[in-house]
Amino acid sequence: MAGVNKPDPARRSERSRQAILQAARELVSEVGYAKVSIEAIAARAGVGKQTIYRWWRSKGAVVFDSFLALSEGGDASDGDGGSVVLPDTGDIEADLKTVMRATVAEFADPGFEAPIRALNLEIVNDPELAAQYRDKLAAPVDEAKKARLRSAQRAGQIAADADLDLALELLYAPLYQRWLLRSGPLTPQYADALVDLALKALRP
Amino acid sequence: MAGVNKPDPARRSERSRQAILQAARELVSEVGYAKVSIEAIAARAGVGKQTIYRWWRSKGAVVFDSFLALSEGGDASDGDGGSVVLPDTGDIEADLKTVMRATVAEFADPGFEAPIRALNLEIVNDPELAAQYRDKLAAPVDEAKKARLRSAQRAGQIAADADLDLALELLYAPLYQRWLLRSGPLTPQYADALVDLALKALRP
Amino acid sequence: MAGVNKPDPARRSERSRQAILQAARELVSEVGYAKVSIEAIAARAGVGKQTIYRWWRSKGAVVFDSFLALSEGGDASDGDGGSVVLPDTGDIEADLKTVMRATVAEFADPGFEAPIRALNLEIVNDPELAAQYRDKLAAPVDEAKKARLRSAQRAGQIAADADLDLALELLYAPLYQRWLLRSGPLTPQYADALVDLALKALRP
Amino acid sequence: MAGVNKPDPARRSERSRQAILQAARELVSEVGYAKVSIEAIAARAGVGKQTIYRWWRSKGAVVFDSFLALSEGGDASDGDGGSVVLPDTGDIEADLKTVMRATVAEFADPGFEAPIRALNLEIVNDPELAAQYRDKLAAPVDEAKKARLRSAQRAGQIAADADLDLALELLYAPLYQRWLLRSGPLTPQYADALVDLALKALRP
DNA sequence: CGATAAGCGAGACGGTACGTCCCGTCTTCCT
DNA sequence: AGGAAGACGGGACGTACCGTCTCGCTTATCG
Repeated sequence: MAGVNKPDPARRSERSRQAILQAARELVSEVGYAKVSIEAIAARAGVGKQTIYRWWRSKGAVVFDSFLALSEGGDASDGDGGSVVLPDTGDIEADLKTVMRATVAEFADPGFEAPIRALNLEIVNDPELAAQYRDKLAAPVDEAKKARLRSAQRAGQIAADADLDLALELLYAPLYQRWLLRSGPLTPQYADALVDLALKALRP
Repeated sequence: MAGVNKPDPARRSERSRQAILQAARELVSEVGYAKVSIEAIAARAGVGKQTIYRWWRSKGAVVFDSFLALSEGGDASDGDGGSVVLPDTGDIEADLKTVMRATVAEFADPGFEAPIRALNLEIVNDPELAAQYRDKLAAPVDEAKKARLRSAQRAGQIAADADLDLALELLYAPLYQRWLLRSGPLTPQYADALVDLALKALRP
Repeated sequence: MAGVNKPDPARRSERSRQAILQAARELVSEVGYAKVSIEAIAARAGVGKQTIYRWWRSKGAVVFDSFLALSEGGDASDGDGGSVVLPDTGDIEADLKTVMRATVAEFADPGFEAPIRALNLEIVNDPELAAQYRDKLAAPVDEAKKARLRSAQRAGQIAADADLDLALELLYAPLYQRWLLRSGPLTPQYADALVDLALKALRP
Repeated sequence: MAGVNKPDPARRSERSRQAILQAARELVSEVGYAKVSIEAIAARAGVGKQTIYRWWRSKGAVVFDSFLALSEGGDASDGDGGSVVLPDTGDIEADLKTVMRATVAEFADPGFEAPIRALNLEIVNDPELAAQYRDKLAAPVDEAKKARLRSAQRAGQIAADADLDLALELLYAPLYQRWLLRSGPLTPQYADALVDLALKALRP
């Protein structure tokens, strides 16, 4: 549990940890990731700077953990949780369009967009954070998506021998790229077109 | 010429400009983008800090321009130039695999990878730089790629009504994403698989 | 002029220098030397910390200079100034007692005592400051005292071949030691006894 | 035994006490008094910080005790001891010169000088330590010196009504001052001159 | 053609934040 | 209960850069 950045010998103050993560979250949404400083996080959390440096490697690690904690806190109560489930109406095309339109909508919401962009930025030049991101945040979602694709395979809507990782990239990478580089409009129509094209490629 | 960021009253010292761009390039490759400071650029270029602030908005703008100047210096002699040409053997599949394998190879070379990653990072949270990037660096290359695809359309290898921008994204975005997020291995086989899949989607 | 701690290339801001010295003086008398921090001086002076570090080696150096400036500012208007003059009634015993009783009184005044004690502390483990102290603060006073003793030599009240430096130490060192180590009461009677004893030693 | 700074309920660990004092001594001579920290002492002694704070008021108190323990350990075996005895050849002048030349030599030895300077520094702004210093370290030595002077009084070499405390100051304060402030050379000749002058003042 | 104003190097300046060192207090767990 | 261990909130350190601001000194244009 929690994004491990340094060894955690249990002597750690949970109260401080929570205060730091909350302060980080608040500050990122108030002033933007770039303008958040460790000093400010410590001050807001009512914590010595050393307490942050003791447990995290960098500002990026703190902010990352603060998001992580949020996503972990948000799921069901059944133990480890985080079991994402996607709609499965039997119609893979319709389901994918639903999901991808939702993603497009998320990217359009500045309240979502800004922190995620910051997170991605941090991930780009910190391989260790990137690994954590994949394992803790991306993996569960990707797994759910692949589960839906597998279901489509069983239904004969997608080639049985398709590489699902690649399929996922085919669907989502264009969207991700447009968003990150702002290289084109992100519309529901775009999402639909993407699904159509990708499904054509994946057809049996 | 060059991504102008501030008004340029011709009184500008070309010698200083070149020194600054070169210093920026050197420093980025020596210590990495994040650790480059405007002070360091000024010092290395033998230039007053003000001279940098006078002509560029930010560190990102300087570094960006330094890359831009490099790419502009490297192309053909015909004026503004930059006319990229891709191979056209008549076999779109073979040609795309050639080009994408080359891209994979570039991404694998740390000497190329590091500065490009820095550039992408800077672009991600500076829309203005992003626009410049698209116009000055990405556009010519994309245009060449689309030209090749158009040629394939004429040859009936690709659907005549295919959206070429989307086609380009389908081909390159997965590769870009894997590279940027380090979310998977970048191999020639991967490039090939991507081409196969994308072409299947684009088939008439 | 001014206690030189670093080279002074004239580009220096006199306004900042004065603000720093004044802030140092105020803080020392408000919270005591030990509790003064460079950070606090900078804040009070409305100055960046770097501006202090640029021109002074240490807190001790700043505080020292702040005292120095005071003593320099306090003397006559004739140029370099600082020409201390002691009473010369022709009676060396009476004159010395007057001067040493005054010194005793100074040491008894907490407003004087505290900063001087701090200054001495700083001097004790900083040979460079000690040298400055001797040259800029002690020397003029000592010179005046020796002038008075020389006058007494001419009047035949003191041996013509007496070592005046040693004579000064004989008179003042006991007083200094009692004050610094608090090893005994500092009274006018003590001053008188000291003068009597020293003069006996110096008699022709 | 030892300069007690806090109540001592006998539950105290002698092993820890010794380790702390030794660590303090070592560190002072290795890095200098100013750079010694309580944390460093605790770490070197293999002791919790609290154990130091429990038994001493301050770094100064620890260091002081560490010196004290050293001087107590060094003297004769008769219990509390510390009975210093000075040479008494019958010639007060010769004896004083011997003793004071020895003091000069001590001050010249950096191995002695540094810790004593540190000790004096600490004493200067801690009246409580100063009192302890006088009682435990200075008093025995001063008593021995006064004993020698008293013997000289009996021999008629020194005025019978001389104030011996003042006499001691007359002899030693100039030396102490020169050493502490580095205000002049400390040579055997200087010691001799001092004795000559002081004896002249003390003559019957 | 000489004044005059801009660009320029240099770098001081008021600031913010960094990451580190210690402070003195505290809590935990062991002996 | 004392002690080893060390986390904690906090204050200050000395450093790196930020972006702005003077300084003199070219230099290149225009009255």
